[in-house]
Amino acid sequence: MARPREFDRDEALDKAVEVFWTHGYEATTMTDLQRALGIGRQSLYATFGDKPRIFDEALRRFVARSEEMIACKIGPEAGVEEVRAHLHDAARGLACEGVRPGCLIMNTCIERAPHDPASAALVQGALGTMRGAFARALENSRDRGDLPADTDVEAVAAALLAQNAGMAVLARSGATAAELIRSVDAAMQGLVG
Amino acid sequence: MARPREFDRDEALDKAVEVFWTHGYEATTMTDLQRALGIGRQSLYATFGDKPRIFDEALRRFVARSEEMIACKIGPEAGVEEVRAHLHDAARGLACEGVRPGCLIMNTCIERAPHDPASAALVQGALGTMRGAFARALENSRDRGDLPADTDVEAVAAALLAQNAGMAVLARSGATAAELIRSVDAAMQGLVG
DNA sequence: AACTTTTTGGACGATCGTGTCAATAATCGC
DNA sequence: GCGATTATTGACACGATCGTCCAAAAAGTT
Repeated sequence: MARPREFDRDEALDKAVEVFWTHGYEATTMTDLQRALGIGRQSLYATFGDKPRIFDEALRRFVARSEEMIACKIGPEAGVEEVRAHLHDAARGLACEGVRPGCLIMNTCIERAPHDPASAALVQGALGTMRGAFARALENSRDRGDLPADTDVEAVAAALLAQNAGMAVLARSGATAAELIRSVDAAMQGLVG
Repeated sequence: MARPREFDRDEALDKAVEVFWTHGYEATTMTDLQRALGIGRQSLYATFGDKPRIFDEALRRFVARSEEMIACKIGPEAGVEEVRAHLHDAARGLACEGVRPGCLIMNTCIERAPHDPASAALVQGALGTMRGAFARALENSRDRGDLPADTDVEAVAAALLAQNAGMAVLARSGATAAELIRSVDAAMQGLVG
């Protein structure tokens, strides 16, 4: 019936995620996106809309990927060890040898959330999911007797979420994976023994 | 010998800090600064230079203030209780009822540090000072027997720094002071019992 | 093969932000 | 009071970015 698109929409969106992740929202221009996606200007606007729309969709995609990954690494039966493993992975992924360090969700918390309710809602949801996964894992460990019975799992989960978010900040300013992992181990030792 | 300035340079710089703190670097225009400082365009350029220079000076000022505040709250003889008190203050200051939430240093880590070596050096210095203050306080407490003798103070200090940075992220996305304080208590509980 | 629909690429006007210039005003030393 | 020097003020030119428009090309349908 008509000519099909020459590029893959999802692949293009992944490239947009990379651009926003690396340069932030404000510093990214439509021309940057156009170049990174390797498509024409009209195709960009016709397919994704203007900058706020592209960003919204890119952020949604990133959040979905993150939640999926969390659900995979911290399953329904997971305990503190899975949380520790996740934080180790996070430390490595956030440092990432200087290329696109940090995490788009945390970047968005800082740069965009205070000025864009839609972004704020998305990142709040993502953070809630993470905290929920941590809390459930802590609860599992507590029920198994691996944690003190009076552990405030919600509070500890919030502390671990802050730890995760903080690593994203530090990674963005040049912290190495080794430093972050060391801090994770210290935090976990204090929080869960 | 010449016409004196009609505004106070330091006060103007404080206003610039507020603007960058609230809106970030990229989203702030020279016209925004001009309006917020209440001075003419030429006065702005003549006094502070272009945007990178204004930001650099504003960030320097903020860092100096922060380090001063840290040194005041966590003195040479401070222990874990002073660290806890500082983190409680930080939680309250970071949440700050929705106005200019977060911390310019952490914001800069995320938005500017990866693309501006000068900013990166400034925030790395500030983070190092904070970590150092935490580490010294932990060391004091360890020497007094309030912490286990085998405590890795550097690692725990790094974890507390991440906690502090993480709170800045969460506050920026709408977390309340109460939530942050609860996570601080959870994080500290593991350290002192 | 002709037609329809959609993508594509380039180009355009409009808007915004930046950095600078001339002109005016105000203070100090003589 | 007068000149020198610096701050202030408004306006300007330049560049970048945005969002749109148009013609050409390509794929699928009949």
